[in-house]
Amino acid sequence: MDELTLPLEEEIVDIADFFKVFGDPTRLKILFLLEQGERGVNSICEELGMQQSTISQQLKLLRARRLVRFRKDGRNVLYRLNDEHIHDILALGIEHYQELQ
Amino acid sequence: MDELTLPLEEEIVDIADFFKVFGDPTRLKILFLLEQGERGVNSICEELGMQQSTISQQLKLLRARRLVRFRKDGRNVLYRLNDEHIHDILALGIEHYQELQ
DNA sequence: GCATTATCAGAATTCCTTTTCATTTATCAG
DNA sequence: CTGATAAATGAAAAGGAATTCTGATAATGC
Repeated sequence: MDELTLPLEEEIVDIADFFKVFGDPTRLKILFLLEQGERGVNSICEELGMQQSTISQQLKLLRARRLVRFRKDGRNVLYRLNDEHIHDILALGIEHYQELQ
Repeated sequence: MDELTLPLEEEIVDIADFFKVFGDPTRLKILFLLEQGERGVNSICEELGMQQSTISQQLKLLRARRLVRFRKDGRNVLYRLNDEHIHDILALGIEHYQELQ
């Protein structure tokens, strides 16, 4: 095992991009909302009091990074967390926050 | 248990700030370097080919968020990861990266 | 036709990173 | 004590990137 080799520059950038997704309050709010269960876009906008265009943009990013999945229900598009993996990371964040209090 | 309540605005911002630390390539490189063991500031600068002022600034941030610890050895200041917790998060990042390949 | 969502463009704002330069402190060697 | 090295810190500047909003358009389903 060669755990002593550093990740490559390209890998580093990708991993940084992954963590960056969790580094924005709006996206975190969406993720925490989705931890409660499936939600439509409209519902998210209302809950957070933000523009539909803004939320859709962030959802696109969350989709691209595979943090959320969606399914269509008539005119609505329902989003949810992609897997338990995402839940784990959010839990680590909360855990760290509580340790520092 | 009321897992259904969202974290407060202030908590959200703090948690986002925590993840944001991992969202920068330079800081990630430093953290991966320190996973290999203790390192002095000079050694980090040389390995990454960056200014001492730049590295010190990022180390200050990493210290403030409790991601690293340091001890003095003569004229040198040796840094290392704060705890296994940090290692776990880095591992999750790598894991997620590999899943997407 | 109406509602929902995605997307795009432009603009404003804000934030971040890095560099340079300078200063300060601490430590070591002689 | 003096000179040299290591590191922290601060200010200022440049450049880039990210977020949000507004407004417009497109696609789809009812």
